[in-house]
Amino acid sequence: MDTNDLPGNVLDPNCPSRVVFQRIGDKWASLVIQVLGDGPVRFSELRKMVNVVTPKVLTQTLRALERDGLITRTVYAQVPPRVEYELTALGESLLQPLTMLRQWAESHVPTILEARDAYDDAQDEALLRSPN
Amino acid sequence: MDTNDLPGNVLDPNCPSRVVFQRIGDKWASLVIQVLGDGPVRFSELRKMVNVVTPKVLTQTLRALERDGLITRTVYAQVPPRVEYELTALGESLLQPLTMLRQWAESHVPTILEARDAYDDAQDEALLRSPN
DNA sequence: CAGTATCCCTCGAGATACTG
DNA sequence: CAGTATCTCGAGGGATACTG
Repeated sequence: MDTNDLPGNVLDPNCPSRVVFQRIGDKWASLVIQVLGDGPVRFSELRKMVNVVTPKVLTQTLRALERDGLITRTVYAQVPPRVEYELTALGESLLQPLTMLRQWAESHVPTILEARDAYDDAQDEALLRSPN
Repeated sequence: MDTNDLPGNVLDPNCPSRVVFQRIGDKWASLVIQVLGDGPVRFSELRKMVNVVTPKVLTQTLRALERDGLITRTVYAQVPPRVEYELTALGESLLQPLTMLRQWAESHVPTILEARDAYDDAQDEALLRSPN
């Protein structure tokens, strides 16, 4: 890694800081993190809360988060098996920026949706004027 | 939109607030936004700064951002053509949470990288102990 | 319960070439 | 200069079925 620490390196798609953005954009990862923000959750609970994700995909997501040191996986030796996932300190520290983002989202999404409608309408109109 | 405004709706993958997370995670969108944070930029400049993205992909990205009302596209009628992209007020307001995220990333990515190494090493070791 | 093992299949990024 | 038009290819998400 020979990239310097200037803010400019965010422009490099290979900059390691991109991994964070990738996780945020991941379909399930950010959801899982938010859920775990309230405390440890079991695999099957997670599946339900996060709205019927397939076990394979959920496992992939959880493994990735565990690998990044954002969550821990604890197996309780008992039958039936019981596995709990929990945020690490690192994971919890991500909660803050995540919340900020969510707040921005909640307050601005209506505007975005309006912008989309307006854009799409303008598109349609343009099509009507110059039919191909 | 019949979803309530409880924080819990973030768990719904169809929740509109997800569009924000998608943009953040988009390979180029967040980069473009950060670049435009310093002022209007032309298409070709954008291409260079963002590290040789193909014109098709850059166009897609820009159109999406424009549709969401995050940037504007201004065509100057002259030869050769000149098109500038610029953040809207909405787009600028996104700069703040984006910066927070970037700061988190810059200060925690080393930890994440270490966690990955540790995880991968543990995996390798486990493989050695129980060869398939 | 908490996964793993397969197969499928779409979608998005990239390469390449062409145009107003 | 600022795009558009095709094609390809691989990764990731999902469905389904099976296991310790």
